[in-house]
Order: sequence, then structure tokens, then C-alpha cells
Amino acid sequence: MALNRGMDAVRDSAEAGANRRTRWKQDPEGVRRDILVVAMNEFAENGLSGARIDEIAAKTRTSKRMIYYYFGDKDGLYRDVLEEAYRQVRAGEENLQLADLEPVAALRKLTEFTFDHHRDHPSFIRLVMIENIHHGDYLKHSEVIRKLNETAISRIEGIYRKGVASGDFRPDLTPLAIHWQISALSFFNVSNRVSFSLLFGQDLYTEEGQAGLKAQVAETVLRFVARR
Amino acid sequence: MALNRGMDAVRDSAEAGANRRTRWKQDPEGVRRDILVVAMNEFAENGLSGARIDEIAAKTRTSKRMIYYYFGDKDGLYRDVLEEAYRQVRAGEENLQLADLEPVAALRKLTEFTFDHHRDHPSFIRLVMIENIHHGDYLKHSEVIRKLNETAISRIEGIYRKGVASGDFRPDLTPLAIHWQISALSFFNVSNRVSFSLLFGQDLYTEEGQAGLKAQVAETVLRFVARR
DNA sequence: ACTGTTTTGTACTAACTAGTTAAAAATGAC
DNA sequence: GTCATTTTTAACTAGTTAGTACAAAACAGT
Repeated sequence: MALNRGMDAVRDSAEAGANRRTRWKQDPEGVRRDILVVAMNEFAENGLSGARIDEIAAKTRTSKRMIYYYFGDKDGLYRDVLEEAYRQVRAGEENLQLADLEPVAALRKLTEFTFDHHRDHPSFIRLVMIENIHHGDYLKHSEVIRKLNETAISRIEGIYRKGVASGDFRPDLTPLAIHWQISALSFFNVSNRVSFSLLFGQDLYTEEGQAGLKAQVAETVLRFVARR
Repeated sequence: MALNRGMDAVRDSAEAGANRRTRWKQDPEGVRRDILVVAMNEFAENGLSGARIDEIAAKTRTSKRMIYYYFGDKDGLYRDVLEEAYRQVRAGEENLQLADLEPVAALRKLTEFTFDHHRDHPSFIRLVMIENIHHGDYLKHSEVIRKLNETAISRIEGIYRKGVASGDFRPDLTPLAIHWQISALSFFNVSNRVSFSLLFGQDLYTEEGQAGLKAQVAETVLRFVARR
């Protein structure tokens, strides 16, 4: 690929025609990140056993040797990719400000945000699918990831409590149940896009279709939580 | 494995100690089915590139040679497994009788049935996940599968029409939107079981948890469709 | 008995793939 | 300038895996 060497900000290319080696800066973190980004795409695209180390290496600015230098083996690389994916996605959720909103508006905003957020991170969704196919073998051994999810629940809890107090929400639910609903609808939209649109047409995945679906999902969640 | 030769109904084993070959009946369809069943499990368990032809062969009553004899290559086998899975699942849906019920009860029954049905066919769910990871490359080329889905929609359409007429359902929905909701919630329950229970605990996947979740899903769908 | 189909068995190959070896060079902090 | 760390390069290994070749036998319909 032409880009492979072209967009190299770290390395100064040697003078044209010279046999001398190219010069480079030490940048361990940069190299690690480079590998992780490429590997994330490859794993998300091809699965754990489908991804090829040589292919990953070819798409980085560095070499296969460095993958083993930093990550040990394929499983180690996959594990780190998984953690990095969770970290990125959870980091993106932090900007959300819901404290000032009344409960109904807050829950709607949270749902719509989750819907968009999942849609914007298909590689993450695919990695989660892959991890589920592998029975969570790698997720199991990562303590980092488990801690990242408490925020999600406690955020919902805050909204839910206020909604029950104000009389807008029914009192017989758990925050986990609400989170499950929001996740299911937002996740499915991305994870099953291919099969669903193949079997039932593309209508739901046009620009308008997605906007409508988002509104529908938010409404579903609100109706589910609403007091009757 | 001891079972491998043990449960062989088709073959008469030769006399003990005899060097003579074992006797067998011709049963092409039986052999095909045997291979398909084993392959479905292997693909569902390990993915397309993760599944091993030698492993599949070892778990059948027949040999690797016969896999290639009947299915050509690995992709051909996978394709046929996929079609067989869809056929099985759709066939299981035919017993459902909803015509006599009033619309609300019918929709509840349909939703609960779908929830259970997905839960009872995890291999099918996993194959659909795998197919989505592969961007539907094999689903695309199967005309058989596409035809199997029209029933699902028209069944919902029947219920929905009656519900709108009776004033129970709001009139601004499409059958597809309702099907999407039912599918999403029922599918997610199986597909993301591992990651969800790993991150948020097993509560939703106990016997009672699942019963509660089923009721909750049905209620979500009914509230979604209900006239306000 | 004839004949095409189904089945078995085994050994083989050609390609692929994760991971290694080894030697050397550039870097940057001290 | 010394030295541990980082980076490069390229060939190599050992195991795996999809798919084949070849030979022969049992079956079923006629």
C-alpha cells in the first residue's frame, strides 16, 4: 500500500537512492498504539482465529517482530485489544451531562446517546460479539473491564431514582433491567444489521430509517419505564 | 470417544477379532445429516475459520473423505449448515396457533414464544452472529433463506391489523418495526448472555431471572404497541 | 451378473501461520 | 562515551490445515 510508508510522521526518510537505513525516533507508546489500532480492526473484521498476525504486521508502520516484542503472542495482543476497546468506548461516554435534566428527558437523552454511541463504534460491537462466541474466555480474565461498567449502572440509578420520586417512573424496576433494555436495542441495531437488512430490506438502515429507529427505541424505553 | 462407534445403528459390527471390514447400509441422507449436525455444532462453537474439518470428521460416524464427497469444500459445508439451521428454526415455528386469540394475547404469546424459541436454539443464534461478523457473505448467496422470513412478518401483520381495528394498538407502526423489537430483545438475551452476565452478574440468567425477563420483554413489546 | 453409486482408509501435499533466531544498528538518558 | 532500550531485517522452523490421490470394497437396482 502506498500509504504504508507515506504517512510516516515519526521517521525521516533517507536521501533518495541512498542505501543507508532510514532514521527514526524512539516512540514505544506510538508503536504500541499503532499496532493496537491495526489489530483492533483486524480482529473485529476477521475474528480471533480469522485475523492474521502477518496481515496485522503488514498494515502497521512497524514489523511483526515488534508485535511479539510488545505483546508476547496472539492471545496477548487480542487481550490488549479488547481492553483498549472497552477503555475507548467508556471514555467516550464521560462527556454526557444529565444531572440538570428532569428524569424523562434524561432517560431519553441517555438512550439516544447510547444508540448513537454503539452505532459509532461498530468495531467495538463486533469485538463483543466475537468475545461472546468465545464464551468470554478473555473477558473473564480481565479485571480492568469489569470495573468500567459500574458507571453505566449508577448513572441510570440516579435518573431512575429521581423519576420514581417525581412520579414519572414506576417503582418496580431495577437499574439493571433498564440498562438491559437500552443495551439490547442499541446493540442489536449494529450487531444484526447485516442479516436483518439482508432478510428484510435496507429501510431501517437509511439515514431516515435510523433516525426513526432511534426515536422508536427511546420511546420503547420510556414507555417501559413509565408509570401507567 | 467411546460413543463414536458405539451408537452406530446403521452399521453391523463385524465379528469380534475378525479382520474383515464392517458391514454397512447405504444411507446417503443419513450420512449427510450426520455430517451437518456435527458441523453445525462445530461452526457455531468455533466460528467459520475456527472450525476444523478434521475435528468435524472425527466427530461424525463417517470420514473426512465423505465431507468433501458431499459438500465439496469447507465453504460449501458452512453454506449448507447455515441453510439447514434456518430451515430447522423456521420449521419449529409452524406449530404456533394464534388465530383464535385476541390481538393483545396473541402478541404476548408470539413474543414469549420467540423469546423461548431463541433461547432453545443457541447454535442458530451463534451462527447468525458469525454470519453477521462475516458481513453476510454466505447469507447473501442463499435464496432459500430469504424466503423463509416472509411468514414471520405476515403473522405479525395479521395480529397488528386486528389490534388496530379493535383499538388496542396504535395505528402508526409497521409490522417490520414490531418484528424488529421482538427480535432484538429475544436475540440479545442469547447472543450477549456471556458478556452481560460476566459484567453485571448472573441474576438475569437464573431460572427465575429468565422468567422475569421474558415477562418484561413481552410487556415492553405490548407497551410499545399499545395505544395511549 | 452388471453397473453406477456410496463408502472406507490412508497417505500425501502444498500452502499457510504462529512464533523464533540472530545479528546489528539507532536512540536517548546519564 | 557508555549502555540499556528500542527498532530493523530477513530467513527459518515446526506445527497445522484444507484439500487430494489412489485403491478397493460394499451396496442396490436392474
